[in-house]
Amino acid sequence: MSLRAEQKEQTKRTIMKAALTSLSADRSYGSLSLREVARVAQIAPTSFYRHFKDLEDLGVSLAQEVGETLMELVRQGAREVGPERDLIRASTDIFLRYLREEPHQFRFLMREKSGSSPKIRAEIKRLTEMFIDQIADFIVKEASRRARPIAEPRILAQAIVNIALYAGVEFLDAEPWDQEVIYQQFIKQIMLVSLGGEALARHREQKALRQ
Amino acid sequence: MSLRAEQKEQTKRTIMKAALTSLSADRSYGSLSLREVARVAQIAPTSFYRHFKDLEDLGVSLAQEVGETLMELVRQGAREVGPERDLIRASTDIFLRYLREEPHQFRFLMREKSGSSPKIRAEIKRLTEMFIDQIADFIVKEASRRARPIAEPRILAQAIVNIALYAGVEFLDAEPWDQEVIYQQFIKQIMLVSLGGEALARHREQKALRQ
DNA sequence: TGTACATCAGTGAACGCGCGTTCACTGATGTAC
DNA sequence: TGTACATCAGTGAACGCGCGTTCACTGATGTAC
Repeated sequence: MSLRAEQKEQTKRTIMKAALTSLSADRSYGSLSLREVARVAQIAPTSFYRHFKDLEDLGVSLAQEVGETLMELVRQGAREVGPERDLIRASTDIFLRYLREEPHQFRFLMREKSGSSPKIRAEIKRLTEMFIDQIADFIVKEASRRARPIAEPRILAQAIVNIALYAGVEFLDAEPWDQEVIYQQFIKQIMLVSLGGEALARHREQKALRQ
Repeated sequence: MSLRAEQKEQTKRTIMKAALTSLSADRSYGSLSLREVARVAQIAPTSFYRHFKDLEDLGVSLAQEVGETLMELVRQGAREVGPERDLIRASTDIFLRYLREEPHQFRFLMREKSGSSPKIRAEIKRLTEMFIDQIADFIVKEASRRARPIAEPRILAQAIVNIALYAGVEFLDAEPWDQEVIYQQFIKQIMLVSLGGEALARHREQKALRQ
């Protein structure tokens, strides 16, 4: 890549970072202004247009970036889950780390999930679905590894992701001294759902045997 | 109440309705303008100040209204659950009806849950917690009515409410022909979690017996 | 390597617009006697 | 009941401000020969 292109790329990253930062300070995407982003990124308002068509375009790029991060988390999960480290413990750990390292990203994800822009919403929905698929995949693998029965892995994954997202919001909103409690409740919820999955699978197995 | 006070009250309701309507058309609260609300409510912008201190004040009132509606749903639930109608079926039905009747309210609730105003967020959190408590209560009662064991009713209620809220968002965002699928998946998720609650309780009972 | 030209990321001035908020007001409703 | 006065919900004009977007530009970087 040419020097010029590299510099441009860097400015683009600066703008995206600026947007994410501004966004986190109790503002939703709809109330964000182009001029404010430019100010934080320390560029002239007009320069914005060299990188994005408009604010919505920037938002979609942000959503894509979040998607890439989530896929990275999935890869981490694949690496860390093993015979000695169970799926629930490993993935809740990874999730907690993500919340701590990228709170801006996560807040953006959750705000714009039901935010103003249909395009951004669509992108977020797409990546959430992909994420759920990956989790479902993990669940199936973990079950076969432990020789446990499993039923409706995708429904299970969906429930788990819903719970995780919601808990994430609560976690970031909470005062530091409440975060541990929220985290523990979160894990309990996940375990409850997993138990439900196993119970359903056993129930179905027995039904099948009886026939 | 005097005639004058009654008229004022009615204008106030008009403003709140206008805000909720404007809000639903793909806008978040942060991007809503006082003048826009006034326009929709068909009053002069200045008249707004006779009823609310500012937009945030209006938002808190809206959140309180949502809280009242949720408590009304709980009362409906208490009426409809009985020996012949099980808790899950009755409450998912009520929830579905709510989504259809008050989509504006529900969207407001979900957007502002992680929205820009700390005051509005606090009010929404308060009412969500109250709602979760009520659901936990129902779960305990239902379990004792059916003579089933139960463990961690509040964790269970929390998981259920989390799932319901996110399913609600998806439901309203989906095209009509996808809504039925989402609703069915939602019910499956709830059942999975409930099964998990029962499984945990049985597990604990057996453990207690063995000692 | 040196030169002449092309590209294009970033800019500053300028525009018209909708915004929140203030102010002094109007006139219907309410109250005191 | 009638009258004189008080209240106060709703208003229209006006303000200064930040906004998104356009435009013609500059000058460093890239390219062709």
